[in-house]
Amino acid sequence: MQASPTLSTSVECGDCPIRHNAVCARCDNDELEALEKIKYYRSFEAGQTIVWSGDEMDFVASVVTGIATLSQTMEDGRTQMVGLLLPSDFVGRPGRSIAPYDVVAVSDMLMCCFRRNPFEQMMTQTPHVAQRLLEMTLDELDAAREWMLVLGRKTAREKIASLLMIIARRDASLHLKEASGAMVFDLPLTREAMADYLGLTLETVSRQISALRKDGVIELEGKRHVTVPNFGRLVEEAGDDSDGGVFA
Amino acid sequence: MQASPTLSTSVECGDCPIRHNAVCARCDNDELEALEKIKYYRSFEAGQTIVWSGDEMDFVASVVTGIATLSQTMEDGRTQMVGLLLPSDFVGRPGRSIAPYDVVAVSDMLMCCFRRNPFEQMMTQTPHVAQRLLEMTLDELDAAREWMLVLGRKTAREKIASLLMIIARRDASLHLKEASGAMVFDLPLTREAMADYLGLTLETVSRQISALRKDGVIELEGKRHVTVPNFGRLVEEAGDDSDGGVFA
DNA sequence: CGGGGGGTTGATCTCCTTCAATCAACGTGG
DNA sequence: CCACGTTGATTGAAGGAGATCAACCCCCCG
Repeated sequence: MQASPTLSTSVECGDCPIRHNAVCARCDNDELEALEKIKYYRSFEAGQTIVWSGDEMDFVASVVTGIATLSQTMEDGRTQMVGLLLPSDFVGRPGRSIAPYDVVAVSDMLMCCFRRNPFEQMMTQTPHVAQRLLEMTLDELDAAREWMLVLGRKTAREKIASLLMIIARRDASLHLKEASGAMVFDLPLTREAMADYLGLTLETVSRQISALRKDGVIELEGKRHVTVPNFGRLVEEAGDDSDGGVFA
Repeated sequence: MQASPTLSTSVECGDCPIRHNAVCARCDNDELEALEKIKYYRSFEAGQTIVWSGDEMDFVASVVTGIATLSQTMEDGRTQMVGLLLPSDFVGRPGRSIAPYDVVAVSDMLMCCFRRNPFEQMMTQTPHVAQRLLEMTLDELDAAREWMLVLGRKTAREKIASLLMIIARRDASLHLKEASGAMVFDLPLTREAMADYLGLTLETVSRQISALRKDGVIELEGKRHVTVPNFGRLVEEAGDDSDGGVFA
């Protein structure tokens, strides 16, 4: 039961959908050829755990298609999501083989993997890989710090609005649209996953989504399909009106 | 009124207290010489804001001595600290000149600064700087994600214990001692700064510290001097007993 | 002596959690 | 094809952890 029949092991890097965003984005043709030699594809089904926290991880990888979550769990079961992995995002850390987080596939996924040793050698030899990885890591750090404000200081309603905002922005950039005016997208996460991301209970998530709907900030079709009639309004609700929503 | 009379502008990198931990840690002598040429020192007084969020920042820097905080503030005044800068930590991001956070000196500080352009050139030429920066950034990312669990899922009491644990560990490693058994250290932060770090109010911080004292988890001498009679107990209180505190 | 910054403690309130019932959609096997 | 279990979601009622508002203390410094 394969998650994806497109798993064919011989995708050309040149045709890769994440060619210009992933860790290989800056590579020239020679470097790409070297990467071609050590890469291999793996697919995962929705719901499958890709890596368990504490496990040995003998590869690093880029997300080609699909979505995964990065999360930490305490002994008593409390869970906090610490990252959302989307196409082009990188998994694993050069120089460390023990995974610090659980990585779980939210949807069916295709990943472009590199065995640890060859990849670490490439890191020292081809500066473009290391440069791009630094850039991506700095972006991740900014995102994590942004999220610390959400977790530490925002109300439940603001948290939900913040999450919707991020998903909407991300979806817009994926479809090369502007993040403003009216927007439509699907929620990739269950209420429980949202709760784990936001540091809330799933009941509170459900209640606040209902409240935002009643207040006309969003419209729902089914449980997952969201319409935001006025993106500026959503930004205000998130407490992020530093830009005043001028262009929204 | 200088914060530090040791501001003398001609400290040799070879004698620098952070020589083997900062962004220059991996540099060989030639590289160090190049850095010597573009570095300059600046000192800041306790309480002074080093950089305002949104401001142009024409330099990057390493903390040589002292402590600073990295924080975000919402329009209504809610503040979340997103990082604590200790000696050897790096400030600023290559490739971005607008500061995303406020940087505030908690104690008197000495910083080793590099103008943006020369430093960015070095980054492309000397792989050891870029390599070390990647390593440090990955560590920061781990710390930020660790903190997301604290902010999102821990109780006030666990949050305080987590903070004390981190400060104790950090102090131990600074004095090359083991983080176990009985430990003594000073709190570098006010109750308010702790609250901003933990996503709490200063009143809750005060109450929980009192509670931990009453329960014998910590002892206080004055407001800032802390004794932890049993580090393992503190780790349990933080909810982090994954290691069971075996050696504590 | 007055004042202010940092800290503690008390009383009250409120937002979110907890526990629980209910529902819709879906698949599965008799 | 319908009864049944399951999974994800919504909603209600009750309780509690932490916020808010406020008084007061300690200590240093001008």
